[in-house]
Amino acid sequence: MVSDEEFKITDFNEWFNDITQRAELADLRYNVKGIVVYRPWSTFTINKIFRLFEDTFDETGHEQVIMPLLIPEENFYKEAEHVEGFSPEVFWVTEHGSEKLEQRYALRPTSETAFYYMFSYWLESYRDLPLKTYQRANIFRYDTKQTRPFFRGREFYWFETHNLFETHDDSFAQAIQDMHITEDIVHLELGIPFIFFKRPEWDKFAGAEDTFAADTMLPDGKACQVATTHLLGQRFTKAFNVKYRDKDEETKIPYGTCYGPGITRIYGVLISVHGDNRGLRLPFEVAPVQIIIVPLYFSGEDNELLEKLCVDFASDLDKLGFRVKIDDNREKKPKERFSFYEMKGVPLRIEIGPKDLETSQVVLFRRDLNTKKTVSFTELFEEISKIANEFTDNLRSQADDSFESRLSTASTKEELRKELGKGKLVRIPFCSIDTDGKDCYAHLKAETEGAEIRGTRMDIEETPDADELCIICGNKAREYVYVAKSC
RNA sequence: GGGGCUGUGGUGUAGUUUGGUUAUCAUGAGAGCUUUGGGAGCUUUCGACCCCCGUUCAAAUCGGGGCAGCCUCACCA
Repeated sequence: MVSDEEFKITDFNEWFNDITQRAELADLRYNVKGIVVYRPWSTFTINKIFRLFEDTFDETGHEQVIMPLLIPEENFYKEAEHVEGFSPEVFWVTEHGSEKLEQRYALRPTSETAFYYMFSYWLESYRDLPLKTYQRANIFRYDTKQTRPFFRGREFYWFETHNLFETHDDSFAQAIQDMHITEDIVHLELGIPFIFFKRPEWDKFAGAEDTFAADTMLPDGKACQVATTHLLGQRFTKAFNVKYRDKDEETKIPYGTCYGPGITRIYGVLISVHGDNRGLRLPFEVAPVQIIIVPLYFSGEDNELLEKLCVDFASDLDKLGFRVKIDDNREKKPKERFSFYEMKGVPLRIEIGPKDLETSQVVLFRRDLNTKKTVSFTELFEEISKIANEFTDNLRSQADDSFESRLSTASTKEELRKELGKGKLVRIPFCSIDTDGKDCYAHLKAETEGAEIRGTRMDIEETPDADELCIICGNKAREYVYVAKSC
């Protein structure tokens, strides 16, 4: 039998499609292409992720708002690059009843054109700055034929923050804060490793001056973008006539940023990065059920005592703040119940049978290490608290190791192709991520079966030596860029 | 947007080539009994040919169109 890691590399698609159905995460039977129903097991965790972001945004001084889903056509057309970038994938509302609307409405593919329209009313004085807002939203994009639950839907969920600042430097500081927010939640809380890249000129958000994006690696060796933060400069503020009176009584135009962590996609990455051959492994804090108690019945034994013990344990654990459930289904053999909760990603399992009553102990199974341990009644809660504390750390460090092992370097095209073939995120010396590097990018893409230049690292400074050359054109390499296929 | 494959109970499937009886098997769900330390057994009940149009005495089966899923190329913050 192949190892878990091998299984997911060779058959990641199959693994993902299968777990989506078996664990009842998303229901694909809804009859609109690219749009799925999120079932309770995934919805619970997705909501937890929503709350992690909401709590953090509240701490960082963002105010939550709820913007309309519909965006009038005239708003949408105000920023030229934005229109060009998004037009092909916009859903339009064109009718009411059997009548045609006088003006079409877009189902938001992103909400700059809703926020900035309102910002022009809301912003009056320098005293209003910085203006930091966010919303939790569903987004509609008719962007591809190849849809996939969680990763690429025609409707998906995200947060978008929209912020205004007096200076460009202030706006850049916000982008840096966005990167820290991403680190705190996506990496530390959810155990998903990533690198923030500055995207090349040709791969920026439509309407942005700079785009910084967090990429993680999926088990099949594809890079997957989980969050982006953009410097919008004054493009949208100018297009929407957003201005304020400064201290010096001059009318000035603020600088905008926006940040968009894709929540449904983060969930997809979460299950993909941590999952193994048995199924899901969910971080302790976001698991719908954290502890499952499985009583093992015996005929002729005193099952009443056993049941009472399970209920007592559950009640005590509940008081300690754990999400705990008892599976007292007598129709199912233990093996079936065990593997079911392992497949669902429940972090901890307590097995109690008649023998344990005599010895005052239980068997405790932990999903981060897939190991069992016998624990006495008296030490049980202490042991559970200990595992609860280190559970997500273990998932994270396993994911970090896997991510590290995917980083690679290449100094020739041949090496690059070889490393990409192994599913790596490959660093190469490259001439430029400005417009003048675009031809090299086109060549690189053509010669690597569609690999993408993800950009230059934001987390560390790294510059090629003076004599290093772009592996495509042979001119001086000004940057180290990272290359991978895209999910 | 292009190419390929597919669509049968809730799920997975047989049957489709060569049109013809009451549509196969497993799983699931409901009722009952027995079981339970890593995917139990028996009895019984429920439940399906993706949609529309066409060909035909007759369509799950053949033809056209639509919708949906999977794979792939292109596109894509």
